[in-house]
Amino acid sequence: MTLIDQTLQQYIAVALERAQRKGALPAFERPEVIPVERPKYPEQGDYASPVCLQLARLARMAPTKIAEAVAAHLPELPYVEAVTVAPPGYLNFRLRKAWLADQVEAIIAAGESFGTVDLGHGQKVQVEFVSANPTGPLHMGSARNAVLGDALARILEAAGYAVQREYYVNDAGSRMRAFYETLYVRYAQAFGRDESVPEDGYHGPHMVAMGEALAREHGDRFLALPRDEAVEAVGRLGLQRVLDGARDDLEAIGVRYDCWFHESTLYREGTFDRIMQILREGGYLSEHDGAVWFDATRLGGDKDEVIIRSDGSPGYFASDIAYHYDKFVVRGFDRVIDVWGADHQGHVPRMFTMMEALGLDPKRLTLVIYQLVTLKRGGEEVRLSKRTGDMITLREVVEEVGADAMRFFLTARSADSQMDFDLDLAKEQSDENPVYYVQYAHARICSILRYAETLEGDDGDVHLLTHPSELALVRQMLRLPEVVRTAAEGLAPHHLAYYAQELASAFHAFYRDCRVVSSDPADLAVSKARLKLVAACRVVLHKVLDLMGMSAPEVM
RNA sequence: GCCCCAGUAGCUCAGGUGGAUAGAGCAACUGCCUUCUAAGCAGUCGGUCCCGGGUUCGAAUCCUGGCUGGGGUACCA
Repeated sequence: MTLIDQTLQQYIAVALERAQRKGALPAFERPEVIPVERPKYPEQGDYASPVCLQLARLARMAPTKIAEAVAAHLPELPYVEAVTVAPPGYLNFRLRKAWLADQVEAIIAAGESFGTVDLGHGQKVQVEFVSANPTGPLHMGSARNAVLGDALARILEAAGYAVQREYYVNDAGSRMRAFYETLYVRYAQAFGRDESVPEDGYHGPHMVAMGEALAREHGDRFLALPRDEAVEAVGRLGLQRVLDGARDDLEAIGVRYDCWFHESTLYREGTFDRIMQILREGGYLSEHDGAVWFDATRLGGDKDEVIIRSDGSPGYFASDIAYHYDKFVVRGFDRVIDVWGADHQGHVPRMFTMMEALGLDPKRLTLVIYQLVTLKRGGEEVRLSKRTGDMITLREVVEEVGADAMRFFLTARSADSQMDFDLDLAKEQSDENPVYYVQYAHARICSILRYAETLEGDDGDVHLLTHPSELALVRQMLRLPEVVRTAAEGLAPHHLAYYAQELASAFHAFYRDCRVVSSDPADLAVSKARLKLVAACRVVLHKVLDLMGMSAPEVM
């Protein structure tokens, strides 16, 4: 399905060219992009272009005069009923009612594929998100990451990309060793051994619980091993346990991964050696202060970065370079999107210098940075969890407010905006909650369709749909592809949440104005037409809910 | 100090890359259920778009200087 605004852009461009050729407009350089927008007020039509306002200076003519000239030279537009010129110089386009009605059947025919646009042309894109250190349960910060990342993945799929979802498991660094060490200590303590958690270890209560759990499940057999081996064995079990927990938590909010990529494989499979060779050959490495440095400043970076620490171990940035080499060169992704919390934004510049050092186009990498979430309850900030004595976990919040509410609220805010997530608002005020508002529209539709089963038959004539509320609903439904495009281009899923509410609102207004199933046999034809409209609306609502990873309940 | 994000209605936030009259939800107030789901609908109230200056036909949007909040600025990740 072609996007109407894109078609209008082309038509206006043609009209400009024609008008100039015929002398209706003076010669001037035509703009590369013609702005086409959705006007605010219905009387202004379905689409509008302010392009003539911009051209006023170039053409040295009054904007309205330019608009009249353009309007006079527009090609025949199959689905446009009227083109009008409105002061101070807008071109307003109103869609033909019969064409709008036809779209009801087009949407039903498109089904699940309605709302998809071909922006990506099948390009391979990877969305890597969450990737929290596997040292404990996922907390609320990761929840925003998960919801954002998964929504991006869904949107990009709808926008024609071949998407892969990936979780990067940091199982190689010093943090992992601290985790292994701590877990072994807690395990040994469960048997009364005199061990103490290292200074840089994990002191939270969840480690105690995990140590005890491992002790229960596996007995004391690891205590007989040499300590190094025991730490390794217990640590591995703990890592698996944490990853299983993360997988479960993420699935609870509808997030599934295609790949769990372990950092350690970069060192096992020679990727790290390969990038070191490339960097050395490129002359990007230098040695001083006992460490090996990446000279990022030479590529415009803000500061140099340590690659190999003075103790001989590779730093986190070394892994990052090898990891992205693997993504682009080994696995061949055309484009990679990493979703990071604002607490990592300081590392953005070095990622681009890294791309250059590897000889890769930096434009292929996008870092989506989201601002941190503060959790509130009744206006009061909550920091600590009662259960873990630590950060509030993702699991706790899902259990309290539900997966749909969590996904909706976290999707509904722009990633740039530091947001408050109020638990009481998400849960207790469920009656007046936008989450249910949208889902309720879907349930209402299902209810109508159930009720109308007796007079089903797909011989409804959509051209009987002429009521303003019917056409307003169709207009809203037709916006979905544009919204998907906007969200995909801007990597901004929050547009979906706003659109979903507007679509639901248009449906509820239709429901108020137009009785679908009538008891009067004389209305049968209209009823059948409206049933088609309702069925089409269901398709669109279902799609937008799905893009947000939310369920579309049939009964509420 | 320097870098990134934000500041829009009482609250939470939208305002695709400068355009028409500033938007939604919640909160407050008025009405509407004997017919398909009232978790709904219609309406009212509510604005110094943080504050200066600049750019131009035109600024919530762009530039600049401040102020406020958040996050960075490690041989942690």
